[in-house]
Amino acid sequence: MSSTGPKQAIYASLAEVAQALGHPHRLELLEHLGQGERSVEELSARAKLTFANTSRHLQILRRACLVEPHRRGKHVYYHLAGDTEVVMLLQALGRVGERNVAEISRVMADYFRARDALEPVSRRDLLTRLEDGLVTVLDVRPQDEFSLGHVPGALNIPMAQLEKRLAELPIEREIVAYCRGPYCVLSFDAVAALRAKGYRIHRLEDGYPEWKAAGLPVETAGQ
Amino acid sequence: MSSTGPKQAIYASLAEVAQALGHPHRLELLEHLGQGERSVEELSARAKLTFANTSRHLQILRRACLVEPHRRGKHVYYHLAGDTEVVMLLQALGRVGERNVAEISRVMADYFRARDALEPVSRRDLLTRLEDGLVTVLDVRPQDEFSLGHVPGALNIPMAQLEKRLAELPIEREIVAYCRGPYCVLSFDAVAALRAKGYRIHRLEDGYPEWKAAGLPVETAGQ
DNA sequence: ATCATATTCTGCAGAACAATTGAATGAATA
DNA sequence: TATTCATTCAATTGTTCTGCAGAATATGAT
Repeated sequence: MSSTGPKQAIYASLAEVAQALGHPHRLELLEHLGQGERSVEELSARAKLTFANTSRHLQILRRACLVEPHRRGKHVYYHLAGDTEVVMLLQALGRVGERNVAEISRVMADYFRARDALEPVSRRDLLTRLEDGLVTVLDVRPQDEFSLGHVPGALNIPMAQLEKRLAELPIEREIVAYCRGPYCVLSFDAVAALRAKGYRIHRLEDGYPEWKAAGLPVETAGQ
Repeated sequence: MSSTGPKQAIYASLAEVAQALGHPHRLELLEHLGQGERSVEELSARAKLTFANTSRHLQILRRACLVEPHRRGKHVYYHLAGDTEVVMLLQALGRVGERNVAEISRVMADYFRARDALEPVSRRDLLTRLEDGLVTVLDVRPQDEFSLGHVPGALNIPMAQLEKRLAELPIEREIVAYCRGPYCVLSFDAVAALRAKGYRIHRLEDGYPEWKAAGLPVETAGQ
């Protein structure tokens, strides 16, 4: 009654992958891993989970072949297994959610749309405007995430320092801000804060992982 | 500790959607629903599940906003909620699985590749070859699924009748066969059977739902 | 309106599985 | 060896799957 054919075997495996996505904590872990590799310690701090629990969730993601560990020094670093496909899977999940789940549209409207009334800038748009040098790209993620990879030429001002470092942002140029992904609040908050100060600023659709997964050029500064 | 912000609320909802995908039976139900709407009765017969169990699983899919019911006559028909996005989500899931999960590659190699050594024909390829009239398209799904929608101009010979109806297939023309999707065995078996008889036949990548989700033209014959 | 019928949904119960934490164990370095 | 980081274990609690039986709902005929 179980394996009537190859289809059942494949669906059993795919179900395991899907089930690994089926927990909010794991989705958040994947969001963080989308920025680049992270140790268990770093992940547990960022996701505000206990150490043991983080490890357990990572095991589940690992068994589902969504992430892979590799040891370096004392730490075990995890990264997305084939990040393009995984990021695209998460994007597809988000699209279904945004289209079908009323709760999600509601939250998006309540929280996000209030801070950025206008449509986000598409990746394609940003790319052409970048080539023409007409726009300042602002990366509001923490500096360590920035250094793991970012949009070429982007200026990194972590959200926490934004108020103090306004001088670095030319008010006469248009700004496009981005952060971790479609559900990360950083770039929404940046747009709200800078709009209030008179900047012409828009949000990039999604975030850095999706930019990279789309095959667009990235830059790695840190090391 | 739960809703520290809008992100948590969204990930909670998305996790519910993902979890609904996290069971082999539900993936199979979605495969069938990808062909078009079906009643609970039809679905339970096709998926070989008990009635009650099918109903249960459909509830879960419904709560996750992946399917929607509507009543017509005595039956409750279910269909994919926004079929394009859902089919694309399943495609993305499949891509991750095929790339990352060894078990899936193994089954694909063992069972599927053995029956169709060559690469499948891409949708784009088939579309141009269709326009030039250079190819016969063969739909090997059951007739009722065919009548719910199919590739324009396709010839429907259900797998069960293939041996008897060989006369309808011109041996001198190239044939492209398709069925329900990437994990449906029908078109693989058709390729194996017809290759053995000297036909030049290839498989279309994926199946009908993916063709439709790609925005390509479809035809509805039945009624 | 009411009844009989066909179809679908829900409650129950048992088994199996998943999430969480703290404690114990393992692995790698200094 | 001691230290640091990660995994696994033990135990608790909660959730999911499944079949069965019975309840709910809609239809169509009376």
